Amino acid sequence: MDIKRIKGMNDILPDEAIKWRRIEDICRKVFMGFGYNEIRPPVIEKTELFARSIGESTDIVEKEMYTLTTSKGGHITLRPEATASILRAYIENSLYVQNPVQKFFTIGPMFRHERPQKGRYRQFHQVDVELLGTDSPYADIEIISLLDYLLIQLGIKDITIQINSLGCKECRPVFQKSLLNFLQGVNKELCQDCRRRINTNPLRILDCKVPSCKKILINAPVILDDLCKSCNDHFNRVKDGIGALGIAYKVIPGLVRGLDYYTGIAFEAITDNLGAQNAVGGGGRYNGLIRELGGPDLSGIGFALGIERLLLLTENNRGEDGDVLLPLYLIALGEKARELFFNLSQRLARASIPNGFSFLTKSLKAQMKLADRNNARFALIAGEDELSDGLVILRDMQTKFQKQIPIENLFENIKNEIMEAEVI
RNA sequence: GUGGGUGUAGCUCAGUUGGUAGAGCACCUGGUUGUGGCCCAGGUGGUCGAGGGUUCAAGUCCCUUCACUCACCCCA
Repeated sequence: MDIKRIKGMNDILPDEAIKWRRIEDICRKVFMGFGYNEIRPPVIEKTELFARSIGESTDIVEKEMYTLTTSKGGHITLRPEATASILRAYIENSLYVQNPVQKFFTIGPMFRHERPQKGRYRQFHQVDVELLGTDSPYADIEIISLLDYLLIQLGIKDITIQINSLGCKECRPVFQKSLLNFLQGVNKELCQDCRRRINTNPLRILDCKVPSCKKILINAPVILDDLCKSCNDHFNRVKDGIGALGIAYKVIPGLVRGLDYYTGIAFEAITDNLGAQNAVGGGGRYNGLIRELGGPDLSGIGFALGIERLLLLTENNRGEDGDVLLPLYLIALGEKARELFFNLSQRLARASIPNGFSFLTKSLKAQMKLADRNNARFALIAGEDELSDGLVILRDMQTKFQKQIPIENLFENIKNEIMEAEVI
């Protein structure tokens, strides 16, 4: 085998796909309950969309995007996240005209060219939720409540919801200035990464895990002290609101997001069970972004969950579901019987009766094994003898009881047998 | 981009100071002429990641390279 899958891209094999579908089904159900509608933007967009929304100087845009050049020299990019595309669709289709408040969700693949490791892949999948068109604190409360409830429904334990406020256009610059002042003062004591980050992403330093940095940063200015009145009021109302719903959360003044568009409330769902990664999901408010992308001056808030990470967590927490019972397996010996049974197999399938048919000509014993391995409830057996008698044999794989079924009206006879046994 | 770990059968992995490539599971056949799971017996299956070097002899030692994986970084 000389052609292998691309680094960081995974096959989701049938056994795995069952678990994916379970997660997706639960998400859809919860979203519908909260009044969110599915939207499916394309997975590829003009590069500029991401550059403008995520921010030119973020790691994602600077070095992680899969960007292609079109035949006309334009640049298009496989989406590294979903928010930008959803906002683009909202603006482009004027979805805000009838009612500016729109609630969306989408589920699908995202692409970032990073070095893969546990819980981090180049093609990964996100569940993404956006509540657009309002800056009401109720929106923030609903979004965080939705995140919390979704994780509960998915059966994921040991999650902490962390929240913070990043401030708005008014108060964030004030804070950034005092933070920079502070950082330049302690520059020489910081780790190498942090010294680099002073220029690239100073907020990120607050998140540094190096113990010496942590120690120094205890005295760093805190964004929450610099919030303007409206940001502060908003933050308080959100905290009260989620508290009133009984949602456990922790305020983390150092919590920062990696995308530039976030303003105000930011939050993450954190766990220790993901190897080096700690976030299952995260999100926040982005009040200037719709306008920045050429739309009306409307606000938005949303979050994303990583499906691969959810899967890692559900594997820790619960066992697998049992095998699915296959109602019927068809075992044919000889060409005549195969012809009869293939036809039967197709008719049953078209009547939504799941059944198995061996495409390989194998011995009876081997085919019985296949029936068993497919977890079949019944095996239907036909060979030369049966055909000449105008009969086939129906074997109950559990009780080993066998009975003869006339070939005349075979389809109806089998259908009745299966209905009677209530295996579907 | 930078580190560490690992590459041997379809899968999980043994393989001693260099001396004819192994086990378990899976698969196939038989025990049971045409009846599954359990058991027993037998069998198929390997360019030992790739290339080069040392040696009478290399899975094993040396060099190069590739892949996977974990971590840094970043993020979901």
